[in-house]
Amino acid sequence: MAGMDGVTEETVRRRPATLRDVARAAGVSVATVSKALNDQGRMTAETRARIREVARVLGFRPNGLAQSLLRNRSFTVGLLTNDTYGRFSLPVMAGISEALVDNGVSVFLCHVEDDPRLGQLHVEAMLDKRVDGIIATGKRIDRRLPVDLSQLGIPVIYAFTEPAPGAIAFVSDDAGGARLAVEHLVRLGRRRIAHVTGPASFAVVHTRADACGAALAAAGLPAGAPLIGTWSESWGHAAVETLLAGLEPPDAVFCGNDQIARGVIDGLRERGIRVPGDVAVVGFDNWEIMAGQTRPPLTSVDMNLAALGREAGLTLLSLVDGKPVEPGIRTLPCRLVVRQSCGRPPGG
Amino acid sequence: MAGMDGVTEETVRRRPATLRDVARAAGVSVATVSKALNDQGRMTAETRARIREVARVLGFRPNGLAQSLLRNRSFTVGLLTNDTYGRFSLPVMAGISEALVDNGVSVFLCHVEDDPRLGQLHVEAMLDKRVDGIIATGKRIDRRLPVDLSQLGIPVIYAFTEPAPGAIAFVSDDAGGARLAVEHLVRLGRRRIAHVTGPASFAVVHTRADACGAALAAAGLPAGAPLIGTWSESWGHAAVETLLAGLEPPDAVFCGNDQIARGVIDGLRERGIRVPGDVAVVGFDNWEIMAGQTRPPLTSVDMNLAALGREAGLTLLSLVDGKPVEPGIRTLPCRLVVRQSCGRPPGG
DNA sequence: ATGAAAGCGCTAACAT
DNA sequence: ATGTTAGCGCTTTCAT
Repeated sequence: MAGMDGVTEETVRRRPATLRDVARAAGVSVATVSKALNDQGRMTAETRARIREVARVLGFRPNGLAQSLLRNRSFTVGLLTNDTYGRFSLPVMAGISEALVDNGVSVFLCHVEDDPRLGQLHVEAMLDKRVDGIIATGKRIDRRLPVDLSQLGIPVIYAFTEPAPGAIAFVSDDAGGARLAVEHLVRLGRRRIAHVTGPASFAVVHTRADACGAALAAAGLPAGAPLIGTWSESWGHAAVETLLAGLEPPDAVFCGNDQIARGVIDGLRERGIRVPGDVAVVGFDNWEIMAGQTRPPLTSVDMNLAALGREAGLTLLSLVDGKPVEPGIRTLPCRLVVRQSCGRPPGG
Repeated sequence: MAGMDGVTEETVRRRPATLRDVARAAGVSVATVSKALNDQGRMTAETRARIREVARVLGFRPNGLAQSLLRNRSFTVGLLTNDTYGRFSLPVMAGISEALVDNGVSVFLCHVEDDPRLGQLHVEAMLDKRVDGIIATGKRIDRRLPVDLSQLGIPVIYAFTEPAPGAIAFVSDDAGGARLAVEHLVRLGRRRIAHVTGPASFAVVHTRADACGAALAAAGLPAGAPLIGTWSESWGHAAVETLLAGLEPPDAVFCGNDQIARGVIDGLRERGIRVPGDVAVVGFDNWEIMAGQTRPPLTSVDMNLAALGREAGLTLLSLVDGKPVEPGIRTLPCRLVVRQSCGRPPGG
């Protein structure tokens, strides 16, 4: 076969084959090889096929660095997070990664903790590598990352972290999630629904508590003050005492997260109160490993973080492609994952 | 000031400044700018300072793509994992990232699940981007990632996942960890020490059980057969029944992970058995959110995964720099984190 | 002490 | 139908 003399699969090279290697082996110019491989220009089908074959045999892969330099586009984005052990940011990341990998985009993961120096370091490293854009994420939506991303000259998207003013951001619809939980309990016939949640310093605590109250009011049910504590199991456990102190103890508890819910369930059980028989419990976060292992398995609000990440990733791509995107905060719906802590499980 | 006419901080450009922009503004050649900025070549200190100043004012940052193309080194590595919700791989990642960021190296995070197609896709994307090396990690040390990394032509390191034959790998010393746990219990005067652990399909189950048995034998204590189950809380809970069925119930339980330990503790409490008063319990993994929230807080074996990641990262850098590294599996020590589930807490 | 020129691997406009 | 040329932004001889 002309132009393929001595070229075999066994020809193992240390240095990866370049366009020039292919051109030489195929007896054509580099430009022709480039066109053949990129389906551009005109040439006989036979030539194109032959060049392709030579490239394949040589194991040619285009050098992305060279392509990026030329196109001014690196097919690379940065993901900044301060959530090292990733309860929240990891599902977001998974969604981003999923959305981007099919477009040939790779993601730099950067843990910045809450350290401005570390944030700066990572951002500069990414800028030097000419990332096409940056996504910022975190563990709560009312705290900024320790680094200013608003003047970088490249597109930036915020997902599950507090955005800079006028930026594009994606957050979960916490109010909607709370409504989902309460409406589920109401539908199941519960009438005295309490709310045990985390510290008042978290914006979501108020968002969810307010929505909870509103949903109860809409259903014509009484809404007591939410029980404010910490995001911990031990708080949930301790809160049970307060819950049972009143004249009319609740027949349902909507909890600010799954750990609190778990503590509540444990506390109830220790007092011989059945879940869901006597009291129904709903959690928030749908943290699989917690919600699934609770006895009984916990019905919980899922924030759809992976979907949120996917949207963020796709939107960043639009931005990179120069498409206009309206700034502002987009709120994505939650969903309720029904298990057995409220009675009437899926089959019932 | 000569050569700085019209150059001010306010000169905001969309297109990032290039070496040529700096050269023009400073009235010198690109070569001189390059040398000035890289502390190379000879020139008057005054020239060097002036060029530096111009570069600073223009906000010049060298284009890493161009540098990488030239140096054949991208200061970029890939991290492959199949542990999407990262109990194990996330601490490893944090260690890797920490070790590399100070060297100006950024990390591509690639979730490959257990999908060979996805693995291939990510690996090819990374190869095209000319990563300097790849680190493979996962959720257990006896399963391979769904993609072959042995013929890539770039350095590869395995951390907490099964390595290819003859590769370089880092794993935790599970046997040592089990020994640590048992010796701690023995030291505290416990004499009938049971072992409740996960499925026999996991290599670590045998490693830890064998080491547990050996440590008991070494202490002259009886070693019953380990109780094999699943890695779940519910299994730990269920195992309590078996534990208490014998004539001589245990005064300590070493558990294969923290979730099992938690189930065991719950089961014991429900039967009115005190922890640590009557029975001491040790977990494995030191999963903070689980071990810290157990009542009482759980003493647990920590695999030092972040340290493992750091070693893996640094070793990869050595490899990239062409330094020779002995192939083989390196085992890194575990440590015991003492809380209150065995009595005699730190202060006691 | 400084600059001109070549080249990393690739693509695209412009020949032929 | 294919090749020549220029150039992305940078570093590095080699001249001057």
